[in-house]
Amino acid sequence: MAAQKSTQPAKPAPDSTRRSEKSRRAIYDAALALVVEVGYPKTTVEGIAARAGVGKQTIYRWWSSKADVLMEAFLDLGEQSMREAGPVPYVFPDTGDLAADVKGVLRATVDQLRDPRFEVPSRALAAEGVVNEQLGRELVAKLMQPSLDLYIGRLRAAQDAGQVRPEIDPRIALEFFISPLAQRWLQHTGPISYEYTDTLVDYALHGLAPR
Amino acid sequence: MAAQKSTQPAKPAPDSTRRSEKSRRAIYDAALALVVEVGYPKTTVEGIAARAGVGKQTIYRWWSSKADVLMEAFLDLGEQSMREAGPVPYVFPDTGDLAADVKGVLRATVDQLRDPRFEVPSRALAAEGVVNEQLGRELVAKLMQPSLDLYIGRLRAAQDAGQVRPEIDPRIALEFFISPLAQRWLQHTGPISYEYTDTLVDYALHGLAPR
Amino acid sequence: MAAQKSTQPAKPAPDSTRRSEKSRRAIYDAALALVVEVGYPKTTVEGIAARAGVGKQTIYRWWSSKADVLMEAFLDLGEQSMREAGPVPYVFPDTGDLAADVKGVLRATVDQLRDPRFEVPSRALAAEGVVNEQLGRELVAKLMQPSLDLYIGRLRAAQDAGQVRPEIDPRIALEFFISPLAQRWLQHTGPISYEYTDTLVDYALHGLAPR
Amino acid sequence: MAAQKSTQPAKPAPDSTRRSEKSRRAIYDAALALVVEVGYPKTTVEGIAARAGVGKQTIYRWWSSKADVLMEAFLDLGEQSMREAGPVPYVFPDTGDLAADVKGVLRATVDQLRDPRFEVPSRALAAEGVVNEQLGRELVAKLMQPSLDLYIGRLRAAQDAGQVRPEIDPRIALEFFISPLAQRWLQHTGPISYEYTDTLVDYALHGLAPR
DNA sequence: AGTTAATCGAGACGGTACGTCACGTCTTTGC
DNA sequence: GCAAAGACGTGACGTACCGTCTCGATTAACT
Repeated sequence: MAAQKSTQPAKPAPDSTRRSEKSRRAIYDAALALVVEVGYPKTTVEGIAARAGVGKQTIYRWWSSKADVLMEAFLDLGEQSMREAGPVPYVFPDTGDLAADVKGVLRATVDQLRDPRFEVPSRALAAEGVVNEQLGRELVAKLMQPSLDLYIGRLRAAQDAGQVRPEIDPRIALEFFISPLAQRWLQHTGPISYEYTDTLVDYALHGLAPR
Repeated sequence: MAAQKSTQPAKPAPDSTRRSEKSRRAIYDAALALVVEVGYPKTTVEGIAARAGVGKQTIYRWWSSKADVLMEAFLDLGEQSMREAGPVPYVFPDTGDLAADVKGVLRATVDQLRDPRFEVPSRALAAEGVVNEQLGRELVAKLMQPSLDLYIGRLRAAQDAGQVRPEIDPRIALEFFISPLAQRWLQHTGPISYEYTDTLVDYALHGLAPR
Repeated sequence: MAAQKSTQPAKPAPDSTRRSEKSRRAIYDAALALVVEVGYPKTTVEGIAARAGVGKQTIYRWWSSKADVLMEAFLDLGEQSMREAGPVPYVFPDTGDLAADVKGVLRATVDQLRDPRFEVPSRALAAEGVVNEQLGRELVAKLMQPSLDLYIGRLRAAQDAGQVRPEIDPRIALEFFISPLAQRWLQHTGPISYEYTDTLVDYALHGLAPR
Repeated sequence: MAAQKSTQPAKPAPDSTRRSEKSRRAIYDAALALVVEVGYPKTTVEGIAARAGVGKQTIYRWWSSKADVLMEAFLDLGEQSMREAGPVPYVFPDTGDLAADVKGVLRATVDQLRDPRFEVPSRALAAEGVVNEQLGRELVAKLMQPSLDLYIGRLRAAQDAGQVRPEIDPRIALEFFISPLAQRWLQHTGPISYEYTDTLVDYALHGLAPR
């Protein structure tokens, strides 16, 4: 086999086994708190470091930018609340009634979009992702894709049950539920309510159902 | 009615009649060019001023922020290209075939989303609008609403022609065409193509049409 | 006449006519005070800026380093105290008695070397000059040379009066008065006192006088 | 009297019997090399450790500062070259001709002051000693005093031989030879040459000799 | 020879200061 | 009399070293 000499002679790459778990936690907490309190643009690396009681270099050693820190912090927050939520958290309900199931999930999403603990950081990350494609793709892959896959699974089940036309591509169909809500939220193009998401589901399923 | 002198004792309020048209143009051009060339975050007020051959104060006198400058510049760009486009710019095609009409408009939108002259500044503004609600609302009102109204008009006409169920709310229905595309573009959640927008229209209209 | 286009395309070179005199004074004062209070190594550009109520950039705009600031500050201090001292401050006494004249001047020098207002900054500058040849030469030229010239003048007068052998080079002879004192002071090689400098003069003049 | 174990409860005081000789050598070499290559201010403890292939703590365990390391390294360099020089290193020539003897020694000093292997580190140490009195005194005691004592010895011999007036204090007289040269070198106040030191000796001895 | 304890290379850590960049305000100068 | 030019106080950037603090892995002295 060929030699596997390292390929980046520039920076020595820190030794992650020696990493301070305490500092990481403190940095996550500080970053999330600051974003919520003062907003993303006024959140600075210096501020995070100071609040976390940590040297700036400790941040730059492990992350490349403010956005990077915040993304990991947010991901960690998600994992944390999931761990708290119990052992079988993430499945899409399947009662047989597609409309009701989707409406339920969307209502939960609406709740989350309104919780400032989630709203402010997600908004900040989403904004960053709009402009920074690499970070945007990471966000999608790590934060959104898991949920989207659940939608796809549920829609496939509905197709098997004959409730959705078989020629429909579930990866596109799910956008009818998610994208309008996402856009209203992201761009403030309209109010967000249970009534609205329910309507969305009704209109959309009408088009997906067999005639 | 009497004169309506505004009453701001704080700042002398610049006299807009004396404003230099040449400077304004130069600032617009510089702002757009810089955003396209180096990206929004690296575009600075100082850079715009230098490139426009203008004092910084001349920018701060008339605009409140980098985002503000860029928004006006972008609006101006829109008006300009519309003026160039000739005397009949702002109507939604109505050939009687709703699907074809919408597909055509969406294909034009796809083209625009891919033109870097438009893409980079719009992305920058959209990102800013995600985080800055006030600017976001302004963006929607000034840049998006006119187009949305055209969709609404066309959908109403389709309802009158019996091609769309009368109980459908056109302001929600239009989101089935626009939001999935918008989200794919904004969040890089998927590829954008004529085929994609065509499929969107087909799926959506299936749900809107009377049974 | 030939064109006189600027030759440094790199940095725009600040406009010294717009320079803030108040800031300069504040910076000089802060630099000298800090050096005396906390010593040269613990004096930082940041500290000077903070104490002077000035932005760091204002320092870096006009000086290239901490040592540079301190040198100008010290020079300014010298000019200032000279201006205060009256209109004809800087002449070497010439009573006809060379030994007495030189002893008097050296005693004044001893006094100055012990005044902390002068001692700490001069020591710092001297140290810097030992290692940084360019700054060292500047120091010698601006701070020491004027005094040395006065010695040379007095020695020449003594030669004319037949008190010093004519073949003696005054530029070397003066080092017998100055260098031992300088070295004792700089390198802490011995105590400094009037008695010491008097002895120096006696020994040295013995060698300079005609037989 | 009883044992005189020092009482420092704070630090366990490293056990010098276990000290790694190899590391010490490597640190000396690295320190001297770096000072010559990049100059004293750009020489860092981190750099010395890296170049010596040694942990930073190994430096801080045995030395208190960069200057401290450099001083020991330089002292060691001196001892080393003396050991190489053979068994009769440390005597002042005494041919009976005081002028010739002193001129010879000063010429050797001039040579040394120009050898970069010595010049750069000595300059750095001298500069440090100017500002840091404690280190300055150490330097004088360890590096200069031995040589000075030799001068004193030679001058005493000259007094015994009637070549120097008996009331002259040799500790002051020697400064006429050494200080002017030292100052020229330290402060770049003038060129250094054999001719110069020869002149110095001539002028000075003229003053020291009996009439 | 095996045990034990200190030193060793390594480098992450909380900090401080660096020198640079851009901010938004304020002042001077020239057209 | 406005606007270009740009100096100013401010504050964050990302980097370099500081001196301290763990980590195994030697390594040398003492059972």
